[in-house]
Amino acid sequence: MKSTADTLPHRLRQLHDGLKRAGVKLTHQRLEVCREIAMATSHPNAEMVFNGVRERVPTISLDTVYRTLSLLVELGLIDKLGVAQETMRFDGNMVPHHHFVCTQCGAIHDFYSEWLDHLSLPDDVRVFGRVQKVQVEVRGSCQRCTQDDQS
Amino acid sequence: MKSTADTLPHRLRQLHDGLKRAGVKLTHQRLEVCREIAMATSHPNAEMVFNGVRERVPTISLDTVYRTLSLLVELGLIDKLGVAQETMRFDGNMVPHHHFVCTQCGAIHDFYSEWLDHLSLPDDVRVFGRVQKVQVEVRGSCQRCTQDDQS
DNA sequence: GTACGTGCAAAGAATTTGCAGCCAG
DNA sequence: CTGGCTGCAAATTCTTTGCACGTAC
Repeated sequence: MKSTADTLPHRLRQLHDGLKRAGVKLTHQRLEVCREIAMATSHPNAEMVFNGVRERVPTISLDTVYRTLSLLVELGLIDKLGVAQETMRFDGNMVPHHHFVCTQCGAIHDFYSEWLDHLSLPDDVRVFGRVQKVQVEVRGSCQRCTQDDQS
Repeated sequence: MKSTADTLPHRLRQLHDGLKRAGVKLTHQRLEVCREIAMATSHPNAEMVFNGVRERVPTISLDTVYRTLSLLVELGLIDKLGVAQETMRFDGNMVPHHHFVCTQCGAIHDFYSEWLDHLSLPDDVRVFGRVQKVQVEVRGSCQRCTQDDQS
């Protein structure tokens, strides 16, 4: 079920093109961070990318990795998982619900849908493990942030 | 569309009962953290809970809030948002896909479904803001963690 | 009364930032 | 060449932990 468009060369090209289009310098370090992210299937954190890249570029520093990953996220070339850059957040709502997440300010709104509560999942999900909860995460920018963008 | 079961008194009772069932002490601080979380609609972080509780219990400390929130999560009485307790993680896969997240070890697996890629959302989601992306997040415990639990 | 919780302060971990030298364009 | 980029080290921020005292049961 994996898209044929999602291959290492394709991912790499996307990243390189994106950087070039942004007009930033294509340094050795940046290209190798791109390679590492393009190869990754494990949704790595900065440290994991660092360790991977370091095998090929022993002199790279962890903060360059952080800066490059932030750059890629800013340019929309990769995604950051989770809510925002923020701190740990808690949800006291134990009734089935779903989330609208503003990727700019981190605001989260609950919404409810009987329909979405009972989604049927592809069979191959079950091989990953035991399913406890299914939630739909809608990402976008909230009213306020959308207005701020225009001004 | 909001469930009638999801009211402040109901949430509070759930939390109190849960704590009692766990056999921990119902201290003033814990009860007030519960109240704060039960009132919250904004998916607060520890600091926000702290500030709220402090108006009623000026002597409470931030680390007690952290400890209480961790306790509530451990007991399954509230949820932690995001992937795990972990660090920021990145996703280089820009092809539409969905996530299986292991809430114990933080492992994330991608899965694909044309069907889930095109979910129709309730109308009231659009009032929150502009939608950019819709992803299904399946939470559970992966093969390995499920095995470890049994042993 | 006793074990569990709390507040304080300090440690630990993740991420960001200031600065001087370096290299891609 | 030269401004943006890197590496280093220090700062910042978030969260956890050790310890002595307090309090719910």
